[in-house]
Amino acid sequence: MNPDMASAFVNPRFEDVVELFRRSLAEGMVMILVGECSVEYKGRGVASLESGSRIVIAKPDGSLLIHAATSVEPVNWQPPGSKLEIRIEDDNLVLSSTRKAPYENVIARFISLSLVAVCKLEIKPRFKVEIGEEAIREAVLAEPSLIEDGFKPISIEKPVEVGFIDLYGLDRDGRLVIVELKRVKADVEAVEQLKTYMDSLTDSYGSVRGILAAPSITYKAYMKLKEFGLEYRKIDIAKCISILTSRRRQQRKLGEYYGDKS
Amino acid sequence: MNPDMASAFVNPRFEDVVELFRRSLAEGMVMILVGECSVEYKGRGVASLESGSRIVIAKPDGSLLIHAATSVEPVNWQPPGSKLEIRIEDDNLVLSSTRKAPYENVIARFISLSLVAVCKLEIKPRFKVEIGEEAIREAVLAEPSLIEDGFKPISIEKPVEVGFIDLYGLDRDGRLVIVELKRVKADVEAVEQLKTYMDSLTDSYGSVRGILAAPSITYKAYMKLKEFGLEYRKIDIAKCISILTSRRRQQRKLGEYYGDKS
DNA sequence: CGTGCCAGGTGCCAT
DNA sequence: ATGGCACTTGGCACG
Repeated sequence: MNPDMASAFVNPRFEDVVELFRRSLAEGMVMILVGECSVEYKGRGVASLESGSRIVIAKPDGSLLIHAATSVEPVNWQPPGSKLEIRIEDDNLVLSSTRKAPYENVIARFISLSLVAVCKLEIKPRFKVEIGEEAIREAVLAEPSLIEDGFKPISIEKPVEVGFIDLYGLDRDGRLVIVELKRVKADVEAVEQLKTYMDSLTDSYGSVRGILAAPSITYKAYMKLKEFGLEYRKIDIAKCISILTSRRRQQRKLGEYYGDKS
Repeated sequence: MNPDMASAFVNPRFEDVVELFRRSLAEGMVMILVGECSVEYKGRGVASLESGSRIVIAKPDGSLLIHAATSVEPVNWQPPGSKLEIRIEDDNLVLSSTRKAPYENVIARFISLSLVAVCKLEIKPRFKVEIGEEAIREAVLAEPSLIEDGFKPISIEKPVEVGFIDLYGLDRDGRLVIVELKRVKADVEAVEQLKTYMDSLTDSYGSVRGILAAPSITYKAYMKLKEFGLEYRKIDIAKCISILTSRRRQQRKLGEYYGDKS
């Protein structure tokens, strides 16, 4: 690894940090600061943090993260596209990040720094796979019996007045089935959403079945579901994944067979 | 600043990082790693990230953050309470963070490291303020039209039998107006609170208006409000802030003029 | 501990 | 820009 892709300084002088900032951030590098700072936020809300030990990360896309010793969420932040300025003021190292529309500003005022580091992070966004609602839908389309034996999907993401139906189709008796997919535990809101879709259809169509398909469901949601005369279908995420992977393996094989390099 | 509160190494050997981890994380320090790694997540969902430049932060509360060059959100993470293990495997530095209930596991596999740093971040959770009801009240007093054109505030925090009325005054027709201020989305509870104040006054006074002033309101709260014959007034937090800041600037100017150094 | 609810939600993709 | 919606939402209060 190229040694000048990263550099770090313990207990740096503020002047050196300002200089480092000027040389690094312009080059698309990430800057990491660790020290004691207070924070002021003004914009969609107002927040003010007393001085404390924090990690500040300035990314080349303009994002600014201020993290404390605990928790996944930053105590303060600024979204991508913000403009960062850095200066020395009253013997403090001051970072000011601003974005307009909506106007937001974060000021971090360091009274001391124990560490500063800069490093180059390539931006090329590498491949990411995940299972989401979309993947579950894909699995259900590949293997409709995940919903019910004899289920025939007709369409996905069908727009109705009140939103989009995740999936709908016909059951073995030819009745219309509305399916609401959830990739996580279904709650009352999911039930109400399905109910809303049902209501917007029962006028135009006769008997319609509503199925809430999710890996699990809360007790209250299940009660409400029954109350509305709707149905619950447990979705096995592991099964979805194995369906998708075997399907993709198949696709790759076909691709290779036909000389497709994509 | 104590120099051993932070240390950093450029292009560290994996063995040294493992050793550093053993000495530091137990001491409640934060560890920051920068390098090329691939990531696998398995738990509530499944995700897999190809190798790329990333920043990994391990916090003493068990949180793990994996950040890429862009965006505020981590590309992968693990919540507080997770257990981190670190080892060398196939010439890679492997971090594995696990939590149970629900089971989740993240594995970051470094093929190279450009930087490692450890630092002590005091956990003492310092004071945090956000724009509060008080600041909103201040803004409304400075600019009563935030409530309504012609509104004249009479008093704030008026005690009634059942508590304190945030703000009351007279409308342009001289009718008494009770104002309930909320700094966040108003819920049913806020409506009920206002109703309680109203009820405690309608005996002694004739026609009284009740206004719930908040940046937003839940659907159910709005329904209940209408049911009670009360009114909703949207409060623009940004406007409040600009009123307060311009007012403070003004005050400072006056202060300077009169030689006030505060 | 599960459930409900808010967030400066963030991010993504549609119009 | 605006709106809709999912998110490993995270975090907090509460039963």
